[in-house]
Amino acid sequence: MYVKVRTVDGKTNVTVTISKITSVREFKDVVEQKFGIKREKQRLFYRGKQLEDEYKMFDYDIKLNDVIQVMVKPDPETLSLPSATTAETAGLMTADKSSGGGVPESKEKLSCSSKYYKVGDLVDVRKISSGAWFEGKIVGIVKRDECGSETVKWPTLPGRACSGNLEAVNADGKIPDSEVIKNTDNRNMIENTEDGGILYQVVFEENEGDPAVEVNFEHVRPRARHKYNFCDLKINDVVMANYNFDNPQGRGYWYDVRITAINKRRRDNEIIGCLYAGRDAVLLENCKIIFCDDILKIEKPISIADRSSEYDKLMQMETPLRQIALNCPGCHDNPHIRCRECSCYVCGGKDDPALQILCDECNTAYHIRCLDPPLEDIPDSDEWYCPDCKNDENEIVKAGEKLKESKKKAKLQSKNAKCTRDWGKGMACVGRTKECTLVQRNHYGPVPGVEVGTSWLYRVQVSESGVHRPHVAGIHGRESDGAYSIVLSGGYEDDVDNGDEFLYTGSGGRDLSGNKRTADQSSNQTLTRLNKALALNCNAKLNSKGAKAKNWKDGKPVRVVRNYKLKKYSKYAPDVGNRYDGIYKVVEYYPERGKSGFIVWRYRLRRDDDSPAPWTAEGKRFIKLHGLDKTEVPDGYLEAKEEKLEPEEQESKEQKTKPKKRLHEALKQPSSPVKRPKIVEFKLDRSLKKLIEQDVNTKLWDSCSQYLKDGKQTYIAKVAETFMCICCQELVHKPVTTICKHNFCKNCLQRSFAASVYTCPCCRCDLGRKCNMAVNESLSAILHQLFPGYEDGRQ
DNA sequence: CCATGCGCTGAC
DNA sequence: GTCAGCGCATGG
Repeated sequence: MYVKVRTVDGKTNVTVTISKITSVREFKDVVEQKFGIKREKQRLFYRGKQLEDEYKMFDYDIKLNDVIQVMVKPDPETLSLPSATTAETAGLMTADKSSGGGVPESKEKLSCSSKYYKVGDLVDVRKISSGAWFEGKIVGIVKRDECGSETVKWPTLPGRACSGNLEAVNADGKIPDSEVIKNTDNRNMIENTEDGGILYQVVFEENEGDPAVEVNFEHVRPRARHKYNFCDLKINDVVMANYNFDNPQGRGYWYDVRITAINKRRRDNEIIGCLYAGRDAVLLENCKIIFCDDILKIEKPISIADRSSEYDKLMQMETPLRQIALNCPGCHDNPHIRCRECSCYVCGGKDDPALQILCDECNTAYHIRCLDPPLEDIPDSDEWYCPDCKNDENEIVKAGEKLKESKKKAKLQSKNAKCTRDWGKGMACVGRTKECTLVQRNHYGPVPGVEVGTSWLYRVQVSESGVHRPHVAGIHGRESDGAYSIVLSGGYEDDVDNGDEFLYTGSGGRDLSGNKRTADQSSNQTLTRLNKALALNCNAKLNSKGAKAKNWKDGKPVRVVRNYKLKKYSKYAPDVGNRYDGIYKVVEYYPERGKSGFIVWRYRLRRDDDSPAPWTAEGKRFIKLHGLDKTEVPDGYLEAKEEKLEPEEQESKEQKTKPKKRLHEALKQPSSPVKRPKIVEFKLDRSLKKLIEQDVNTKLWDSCSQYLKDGKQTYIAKVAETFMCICCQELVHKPVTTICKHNFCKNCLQRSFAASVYTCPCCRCDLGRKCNMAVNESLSAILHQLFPGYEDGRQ
């Protein structure tokens, strides 16, 4: 097993190979070796828990590719030395607690007073790392050390800056219009030197518990408290606005912006401006500010001598934290995308933030209404744990407490001291790291976006892709329903593979005692469980003696995966890993005496897929064209291999594990330098194009069509996301498009209408008692074409 | 909860 | 090369 180890600042990120039964103590040695951080100075964290020496990785439920954070304990010796220069300190403000950037409990630094600020003043503070302003509070004012007196200069934007001060504010909290224009002092007019010998110790409100940082006068100013009306803004004004240069469509941080253009529109006003951003204060021009209702006035400090008592009060009056980028990797903070990572974990909805509750353990958000059972109100108590964290009260580790044993983990064999083998190491026993949610577990037909010919190194990845979910079993199905997928991997001697048609053997009839997964046939197979499931796919009435399909193509579709181990018996098997070969159908099934002498159930499956079979010339072209010729490996797998092969080991390994080495090489070669699958623009066929043009969801389709150029897989994923019913989280089934242009499953929408309230579950707009519940047939038809197997198995 | 299972790999 | 035997996902 391998995991990622990351410093708290995110700058260093290393993959290391360990075992689930590696102890934290041992792990610290690895960290010491890789990061050069002495073990005594390490603090390791996983999901908010501090890792304690005497426990093992699995005690904390650390899984493949999980991230462990390393924090460096501040060095008691360096603390008493003169502190870092302001430049360094300011630069480290981002969250890098690792370098002891905090303010020491200084005995040597002299407290002093400032001409402009008092302890307790609420201010905005500029982080040099980003150039953006964050809410802070002054907790101390000290004299700068003689030696470390280098300060960080930040360029000033020309223009009408700092257009007023707090005293110019009327009783209603607004600033008189005339003041805005007249008061055009530039910040530069305040002599920085006046407070030049002083450092302000500030704490950031967003992470209150963190140690204070020291900044100089230039990077502090009174807290912004006033919003501009859009109509009052003028070109050349310097204001505070929210911008995200990584993702200009999303929310970002608060910068000083000089307005260079104002575009008034009926809706979606827009401001164009320039700003300095990033550690090196790069001038960014033509920045489109989209949050135009959220433009704040820059406040100018006024000297304490000139402060009124009201001003004093105002300076210490709390303000709600300004909205900033959350930098959610899931949705990139796009407010229109439902996201279970940064929003409600159940429905992904971003609505009603006030009714979302955060788990004190894992920090995941939940709508109180989405909980099972739902909560009426946000609970009064300080602590609340989500269902995942609450599961086992014993596992909640309070401050100062140690990890407790859980029943499940005590049962593990690896826990057993007598256990001679380390099961936590390789890929034999790893769990899934992701789950396919695009389709349900009982989905028939292809998984949208997974092309025929796609291959994966390990079965666990096939499971993650949704193509074949069981880890080990060859048949995935339900006794009462049918089989969804099968894997051919030469595990049963009676299989006969002819490519387009093959004979598959049912499961069972084996003695698996001794915790085995496979064994020789030792009894007759029965038409139960998975064998019954696969029989149900055949277009014929279930018959305990076997049956032939009336129209074999009308049987339920089975996804077929071939494994490299089949190579022993079949020329249609892939060279490595597991390959998805498309849809097959059950032509007939019957019991027969197998090679072992015991009765086995045999199933004849025949290919029924439009994509060319991977072993044909056309199929090979198809695979190349779609960039499927590279076997997918688990996330972080190659990095882990790379990391594992230490230079001196490499040589000896080369001879010892030749086949593996070759496999590793084979997998790596095409990827260096990073070879991405070729992306082929996805072309909609004419009829589909026409249907889409006719559909009322014009805007939604427009937003999807931008992804056509990124290939079929991306486009399909975008469509799936766009037309997901927010109620059931699946592709809309019998879609109804509301007047507000939201789409729901007809059933879900019906169900959402509670007690004569007919509102859109998405935007809450009134749909009226006579809401048109007609199924949007064109949308339904499009989805049928785009998603083969769409609605199969749904009533 | 329990039973099942066409994987995987270190130890021999 | 062979093989014992693990955790995990799934369904019942």
